[in-house]
Amino acid sequence: MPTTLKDVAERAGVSRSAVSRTFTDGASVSAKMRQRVEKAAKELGYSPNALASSLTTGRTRLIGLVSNNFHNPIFLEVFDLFTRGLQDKGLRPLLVNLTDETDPANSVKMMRQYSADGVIVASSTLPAGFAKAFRDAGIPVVRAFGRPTRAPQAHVVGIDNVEAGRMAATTLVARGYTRLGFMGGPQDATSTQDRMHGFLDELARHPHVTVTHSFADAYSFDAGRQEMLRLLQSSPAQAYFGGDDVLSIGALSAIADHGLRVPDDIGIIGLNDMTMAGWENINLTTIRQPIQQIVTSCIELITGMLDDPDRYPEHRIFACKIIERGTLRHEIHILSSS
Amino acid sequence: MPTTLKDVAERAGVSRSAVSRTFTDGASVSAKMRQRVEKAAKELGYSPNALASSLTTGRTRLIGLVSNNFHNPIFLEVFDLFTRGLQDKGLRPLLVNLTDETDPANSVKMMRQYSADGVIVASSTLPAGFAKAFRDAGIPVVRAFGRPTRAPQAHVVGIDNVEAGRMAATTLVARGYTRLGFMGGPQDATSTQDRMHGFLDELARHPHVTVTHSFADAYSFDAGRQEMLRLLQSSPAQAYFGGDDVLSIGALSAIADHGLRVPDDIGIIGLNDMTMAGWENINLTTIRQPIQQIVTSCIELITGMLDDPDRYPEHRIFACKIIERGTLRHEIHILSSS
DNA sequence: ACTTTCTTTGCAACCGATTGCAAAAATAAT
DNA sequence: ATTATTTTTGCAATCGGTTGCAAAGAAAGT
Repeated sequence: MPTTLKDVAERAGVSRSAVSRTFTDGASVSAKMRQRVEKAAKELGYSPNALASSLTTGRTRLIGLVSNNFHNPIFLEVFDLFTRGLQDKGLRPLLVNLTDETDPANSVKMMRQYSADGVIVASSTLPAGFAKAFRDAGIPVVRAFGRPTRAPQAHVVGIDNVEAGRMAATTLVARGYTRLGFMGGPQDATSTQDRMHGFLDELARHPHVTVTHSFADAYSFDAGRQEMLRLLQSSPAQAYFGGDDVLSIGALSAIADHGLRVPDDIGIIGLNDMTMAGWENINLTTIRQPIQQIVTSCIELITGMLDDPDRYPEHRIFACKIIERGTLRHEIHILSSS
Repeated sequence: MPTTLKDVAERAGVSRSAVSRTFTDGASVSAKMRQRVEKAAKELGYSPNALASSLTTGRTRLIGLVSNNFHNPIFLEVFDLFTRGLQDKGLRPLLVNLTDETDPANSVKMMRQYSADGVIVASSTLPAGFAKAFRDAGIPVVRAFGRPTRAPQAHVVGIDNVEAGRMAATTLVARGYTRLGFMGGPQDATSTQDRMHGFLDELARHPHVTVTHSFADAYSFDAGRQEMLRLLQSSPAQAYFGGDDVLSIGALSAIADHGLRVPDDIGIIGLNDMTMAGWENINLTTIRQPIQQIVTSCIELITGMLDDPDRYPEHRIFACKIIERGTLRHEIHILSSS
């Protein structure tokens, strides 16, 4: 059983308050007092019980990190950055796996039980209702990788997926492709909807370009592979914008199996720039989300809310960047129509 | 501010103990009492503060999940399984990223501060000192993916890496390869040491087989790729046992770049069977660790320790299995020496 | 109906800390 | 040296619960 405040107080021959004060900065303690206490504390190997103190201070320094994306490799990176970032600020991530959870109420209850100071909802597929539920429960929340709502109800950090779709479109057009395809993730994922919207919208400005679209069942290798195999049955497009990297890599494998060459026969551009996209035997041209900045922003916002819970909700949207690799041709074809 | 026990007690017109009792199972409460309390609780949206109760019960249901493997994709799977498994038992994982941490004392202090009921050290590269530090601090601990110590000091769950090395050896020998290589991970990782040991030891029983070995700098794609590029400079072996999958996939890319074909020109077998190994455009033959069983066992052991902290430390070692894919030839060559 | 036994309930102390307040000690001002 | 001011310290209440104990109530036994 660990040593408590009282033990230290007794050994140092001082009051319990004195001990408490030496361990809370900004409190009034004389130099000698501090010395005595610190000596006793060291001898006993004392370190204050954060949970007990949370009772009176109302702060646990616990942050719920909730996600349902435990299969997309990009999220390992996300978790890495979040845990490090939070730790650096003296916060502890309480990891919550929402894979089989549909009711926000349960999560709220859980966060309440553990009096989490705040919650970070890191998911591109969870409905906005989750973040909202936390907010309504009075728990500071920031949503990472989500779609901004029209009237900001909670902090949202991420990229503009519509813009990313546009970016994919202009990139493909600039490479001279004229028959394009959008191969999305699940049709009900807002990320897929937005990316498609931006993609199609931009292409509408290029009348000489034709475009088709379809959806894979999930953001997964297999789904991407299946969908691409299907597409390859009948005349496929010259190039595809894949819903995300893992999907695109699945598509790549389908293309290879079909005996076609990338980028000569067919081009593909993904989104995320997850580690594997950079592997030389994958070498996927893709659109990079600035994960590090997104995570940093989230942490900034959540700590901001700890200080001022009534802070106005904010959207922080970052630009993406094309990562040039080997799945898109470089040459610019001269178009007959221009 | 959330409603408390007292609020409920007042609204129900009963004592605080009564409320407490209706929410602790095994406590003596009459049916009508329970009803009244539950009604009031529902009306107020009350749920007990787990942290406050931990003060008296000495149980937080918080489990430290500490790891430093935030770059090996297999660990996303590991985190997924751990979080789900723990949640199912009503435990909450407190994720600790030890990437930049070298001193176990800090982690121990942290776990103490949050009074974690137990700790799971999930890492193949962290020194045994970490687990030991927790144990010495009186915190129940189980080590996943670690090397068993001679006298069990703490629960260890994982595979027998020596045996896995043997398995790789016998597999390669059975395929008729006679010039083999071991391409390990970091030389100081116990997993690499053990795998090599088993591999070489087994091969010693096959005098017609020659073997070389070398090490990559890390369990990473790039390290594997670099090392294989180096090996390809001078006469490479016919087949390699790669330190793990990610390393092996890096090696695969080097081999492809070098214009050699797998498995015709060179064979490779990995270890882990991470998701990407099964991707059709990777298709790595590998040795599978039963991750699910390992995780389940860890959780079983840690919950066991919660009930009986003095339970004898135990090693649970699981067998591995060859996952046949496309990076090893199938034909059995007739050996000149037999 | 009365005692005995068992179950329910409330009181009050406690878990490990923090903090407002007032007394005590140290410093500064006169 | 005395008083006024500031700083340091301890007391005691509190945070949101749990739990041993004894009193009250219900059920069972005779």
